[in-house]
Amino acid sequence: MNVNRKNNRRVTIYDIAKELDLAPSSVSKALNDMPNISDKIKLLVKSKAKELNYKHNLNASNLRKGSSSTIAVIVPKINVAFFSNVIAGMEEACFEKNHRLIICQTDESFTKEIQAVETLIHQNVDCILISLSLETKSTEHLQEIINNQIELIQFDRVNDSLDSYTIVNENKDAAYNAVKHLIDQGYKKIAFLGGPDHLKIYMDRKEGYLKAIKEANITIPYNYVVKDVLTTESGMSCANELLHFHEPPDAFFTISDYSALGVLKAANSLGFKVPQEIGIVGFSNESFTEIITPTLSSVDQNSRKLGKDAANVYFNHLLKQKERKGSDGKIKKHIIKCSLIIRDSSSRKKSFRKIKL
Amino acid sequence: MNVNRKNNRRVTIYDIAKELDLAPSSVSKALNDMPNISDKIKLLVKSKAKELNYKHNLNASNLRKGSSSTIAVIVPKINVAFFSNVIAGMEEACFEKNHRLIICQTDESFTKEIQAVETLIHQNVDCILISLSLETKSTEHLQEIINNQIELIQFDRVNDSLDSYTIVNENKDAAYNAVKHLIDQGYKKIAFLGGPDHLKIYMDRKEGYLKAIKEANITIPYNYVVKDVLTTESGMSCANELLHFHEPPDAFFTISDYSALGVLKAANSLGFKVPQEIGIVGFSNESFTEIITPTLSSVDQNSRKLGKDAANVYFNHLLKQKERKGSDGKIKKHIIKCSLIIRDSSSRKKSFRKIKL
DNA sequence: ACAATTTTAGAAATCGATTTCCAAAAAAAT
DNA sequence: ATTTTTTTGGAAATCGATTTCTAAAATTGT
Repeated sequence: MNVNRKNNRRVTIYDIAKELDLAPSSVSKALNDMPNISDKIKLLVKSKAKELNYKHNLNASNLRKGSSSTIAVIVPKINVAFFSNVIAGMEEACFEKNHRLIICQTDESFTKEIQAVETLIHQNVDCILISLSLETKSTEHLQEIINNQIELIQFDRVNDSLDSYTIVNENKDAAYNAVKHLIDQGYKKIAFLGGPDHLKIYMDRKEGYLKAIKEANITIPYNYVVKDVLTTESGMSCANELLHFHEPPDAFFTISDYSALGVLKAANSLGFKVPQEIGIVGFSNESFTEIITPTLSSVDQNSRKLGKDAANVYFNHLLKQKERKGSDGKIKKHIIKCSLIIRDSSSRKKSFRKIKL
Repeated sequence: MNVNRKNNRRVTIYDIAKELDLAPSSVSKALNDMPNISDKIKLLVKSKAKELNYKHNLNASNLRKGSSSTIAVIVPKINVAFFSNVIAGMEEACFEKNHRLIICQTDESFTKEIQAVETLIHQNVDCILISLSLETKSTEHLQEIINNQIELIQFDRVNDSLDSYTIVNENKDAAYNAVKHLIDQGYKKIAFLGGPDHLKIYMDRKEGYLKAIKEANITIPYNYVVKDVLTTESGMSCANELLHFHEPPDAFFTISDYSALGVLKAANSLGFKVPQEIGIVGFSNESFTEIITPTLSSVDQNSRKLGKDAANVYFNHLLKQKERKGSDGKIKKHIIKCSLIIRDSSSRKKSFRKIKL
């Protein structure tokens, strides 16, 4: 019936040892290619292992070795393109390093985030990668991760007050370049639809926007700079309001493609032509941006690379550091470049189409 | 420095036992609320555990108990809306049941699928949920899962030759209803862009299409039924070809929204008006379908519910069965209903807009 | 007050792999 | 041929929690 077990148990190194009349320790050494075992026995053991369909028990191994070969990621929503791409990149890195990846989602809830952290600490994961929920303003739960000697790596939505590794996009530069591009295209009254103030990435994008505006010597009405606009709905209502203003904007830079889509809808419904009368640049390069009409200019965050690099911060820096027991001397902050993808929604002058920065 | 450890080790039940002058076994029982320990000691142990910041070691526990409270999911691509929604649903179920979810992606590669299965067996996961890669045609690796007494649940892209739990959409009915809708809208020459023949879900959709065609007494040219059209590119070139045919179709039903998008692009570039001259219905209700112009009619697969239900098959049926050691008497095949979302791309007669089926 | 029963806590074995330390065997050097 | 060195394999302890079995303590009943 079942060829894999003896007495319905998994095959262990003891079974192999018994069959070959060896000691379990020798079997372990042979399977792990350790130095002080002869090649003859290694071959013998390995072929017998295959014959008996032996499966290495990671729980036993991890218990003995004191690590779990498992890292975890906590994201607000798995099914948002940016995060699912990030996760795809992390999975790729884990696969290459033969580690397991556990995922948790917080649904933007602070309470769920705390629970996820608790569970993962019990789970003995070696490293937690996290992008904070919108509700998260305190960091005791993150400190708890560190206190339990689990490596903490924050990405994208990070809290800078904590001494942890962080991986974020070059948000300020990206925003600066996006706005500069709008200016180059002849737009002069550029509005900014931003995010919540407590998350650094959104503040950085705002700074980039302001820098470009300042550099171009443009004066912007106070109400052109709006915060907490993250969804299509809020983007639409916000654009609607601004476009009814006595001095309406002629361009929008938004920190999300969803809010950019809202702007586009509002512009359409009010009869403004995009890009002739209104220019729009979004953020994240969601997959819908090149499908809609007009296609939407956006900042690509290299999300898959960001995810892979984030996981590799653990593998390359922290893991090695742990082994060497060396002290902390590595770069703590990692930056991922963005690419501005210029499409129809901001191309008033028909010229080039795609610039890397 | 670090309040959580003694000698830089994690706090164990032995530490608690020593501090309270108890036996480790009693500590374990207290922490697990087992019956034969007094409430007084339970309280004592629990408060001491909190005081020392004790963290349960799951590797040790799992090794002893032989299970891991962890289930795994293998998908072709994490960053495809359908799969990321499925995973979101699974994560939700796992969170409710206090289980961990490990994810692996195969990138549609058979080799990576086999490796993922291997790793997960080693990892001692309790259950593997899998949606097969496009390359997967044999099932020995799935049999291996069963042989190792790990529960196997297939979803969406399933192989029926195996005796496992499966969760799929009502694909045949959904396709039937979609095509019937096209017929109701007055389309008569309906083409079908399908998937590979070895995956049942695609064959089911084809059957639903054929059933509707047959029922309406329509004759279809042989080349209207195409297989292996899964991407935007192939959808576009395929539609291009068919629309140049001496007797071109007036509608397309596709098994993917991406290929439907390709059809739309081809129709646009050839000057066909959608939906007046060409009707289109896609499959999966990807998020871009309601953003593009015209909006794309599609079959919604209830992906998040599918994921949650799939995980709950394990929790409700298998887990309980295991505990009772009862025999196998449960429903093996689960069906998730689809909803036809009627949008502009197939609405020639302006009537109703959304039907549930 | 004593016997019978039930509660409660502890000792020790166990899960399966790893690792340290040791001894036997083989190879090399004298 | 004998000593020294190097290789190689084994015995036993270990990782931390669980569980079975046993014995002591507490409760109940007579």
